Amino acid sequence: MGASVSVSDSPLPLPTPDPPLPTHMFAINPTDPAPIWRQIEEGVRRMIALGALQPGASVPSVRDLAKDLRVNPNTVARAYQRLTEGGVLAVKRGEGTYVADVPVQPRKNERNEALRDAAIRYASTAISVGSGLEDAVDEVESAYERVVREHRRKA
Amino acid sequence: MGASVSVSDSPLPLPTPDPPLPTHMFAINPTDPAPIWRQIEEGVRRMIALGALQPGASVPSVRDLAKDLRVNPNTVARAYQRLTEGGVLAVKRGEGTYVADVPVQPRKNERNEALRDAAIRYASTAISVGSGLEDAVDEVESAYERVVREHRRKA
DNA sequence: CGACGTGTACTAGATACCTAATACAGTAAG
DNA sequence: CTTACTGTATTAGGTATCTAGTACACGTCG
Repeated sequence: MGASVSVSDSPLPLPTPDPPLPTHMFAINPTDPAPIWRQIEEGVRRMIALGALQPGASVPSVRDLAKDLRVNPNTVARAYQRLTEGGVLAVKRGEGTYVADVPVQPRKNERNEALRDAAIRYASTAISVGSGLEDAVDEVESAYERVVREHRRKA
Repeated sequence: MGASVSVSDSPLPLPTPDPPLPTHMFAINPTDPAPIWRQIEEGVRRMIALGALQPGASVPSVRDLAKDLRVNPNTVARAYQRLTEGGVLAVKRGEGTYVADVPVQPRKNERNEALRDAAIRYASTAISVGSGLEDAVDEVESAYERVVREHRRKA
């Protein structure tokens, strides 16, 4: 299109600074409408459920994890606070935060309730994009194994 | 620890005005982090995919659907606009809005992409609540049939 | 013609979330 | 004690969403 312009390429406005991009613990999806603090909360619960974080193990400090995920420390602090209130984490003031000795697994009631709620959301979107039940199930199986494999790789 | 207070029971503070509660078309979940206009957009797509809304059928007016769902007309208008831009709906100005004659179904690429994305979110929450793959799949099958049945009942 | 319903556009306010920066209290190591 | 790190609290600003109210252009019907 441009004729014989000999100007050196535009100096790259760098819309994306895109520095290290570590993803040590788990990933944060900025496009997900769910709040970041909820994604962090769920991520920690996921790692505990998968055994990547065992009872008594120490979790990264608020500032470290914030730097790792490239979010604000306040956001991580909010997730840690909720996990502490829920009995998932235990904080030794001035020392650090650890996985609770007896990591509470959600009661079967609320566990099924949360799962059912998520299933309805997933089924709804599956139907809205014209997917059948079999395709939806296949995709879940694939995604489940992928998430497990991804966490095992980092454990 | 009030002693022998004989005051009649509190007159039911009625924290939820809870008026008609119609739910003619589909339901809106205020606790869902997804924006309401996206829930509406997905709901219309869902009804078309299930045949509850056939090509050429008229959809409720912006104000009617807004009153039905108890949301602001602007929110419904935003959803209708996106559906019109996407070729799902067609608007006859001053007359009304109708389902497009050739309702576009998402390309297989973006359809699979959206489905895969939703599947990852669902699998993640399933793992985080300590659910196994089988339970997660069972819940999806149950939810899928429930959504279909619910829409058939209103069609 | 006028009245009504349609989609659309605009302003303004309220709320939730994320970010930034700073400060404080407690613990461990030098 | 001093230093460094921990979680926690506070204030401020920016962005996105939802709400409310109003106004306009278009088409149908009486």
